[in-house]
Amino acid sequence: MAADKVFEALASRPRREILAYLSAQELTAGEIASRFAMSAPSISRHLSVLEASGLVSSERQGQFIVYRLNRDSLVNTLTGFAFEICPKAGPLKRESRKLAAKKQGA
Amino acid sequence: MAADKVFEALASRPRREILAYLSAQELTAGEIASRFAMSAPSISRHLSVLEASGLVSSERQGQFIVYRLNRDSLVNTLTGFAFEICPKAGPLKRESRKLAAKKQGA
DNA sequence: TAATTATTTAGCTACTAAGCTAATTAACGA
DNA sequence: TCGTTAATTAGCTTAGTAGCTAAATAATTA
Repeated sequence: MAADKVFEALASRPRREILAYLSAQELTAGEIASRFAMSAPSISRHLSVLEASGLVSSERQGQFIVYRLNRDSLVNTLTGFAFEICPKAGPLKRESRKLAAKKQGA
Repeated sequence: MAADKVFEALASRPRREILAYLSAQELTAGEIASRFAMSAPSISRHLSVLEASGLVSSERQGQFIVYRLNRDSLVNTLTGFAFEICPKAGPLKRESRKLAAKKQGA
């Protein structure tokens, strides 16, 4: 099952942060590594886990390797799971601020 | 961060299956264990991980302990993350069958 | 109170993952 | 070709997790 690898990939804060960085723009391995207090080899391993899960892809551009987010993989896995678990919930929506405030008060 | 524990909890197939069972109805620990080819203590540990993440809650009812799904926790964490990663994606929707079929053909 | 059922906790082994440094591969530029 | 930069792979240590069986706790029933 593909979901297995995706959820495993998501179970790491550094990897989720990498995805967040890549959600803004494509980045080289080095640009990603420079955003973390972690060795380049460690980031490289995280990137390979993300790539094996299908959440990111990479392309060599000369000396560099550029990583990009595969949004569809992520969205499909998360919504697929959410629908499995919350059959009656309908499309996922961010909770409105009004409603959230109401709950806080209650 | 709460998302840490949630994603860690989701990174296990048996735990995701437990959530799927609980999405249909409340179940006792024993009822859950009986659905798996795994010892009761192992299931008990999975349940405690799920509970620590906030995805399920439990209540003792006499001799039994009943577990139920906390849908809000799950939906809020997943959508929160999806919005963080896919700022332009808008509310998550299941891909329509038509569109999926089209992609298959292409 | 003693026995039974439901569940968890303790203690163990085996495996996997995360991080590091050192070494290797790949591409570029003088 | 040689040196430099970018990135990965190898090898290691440490820590965490999953599963098991056996033992303990909690509540019910005879």
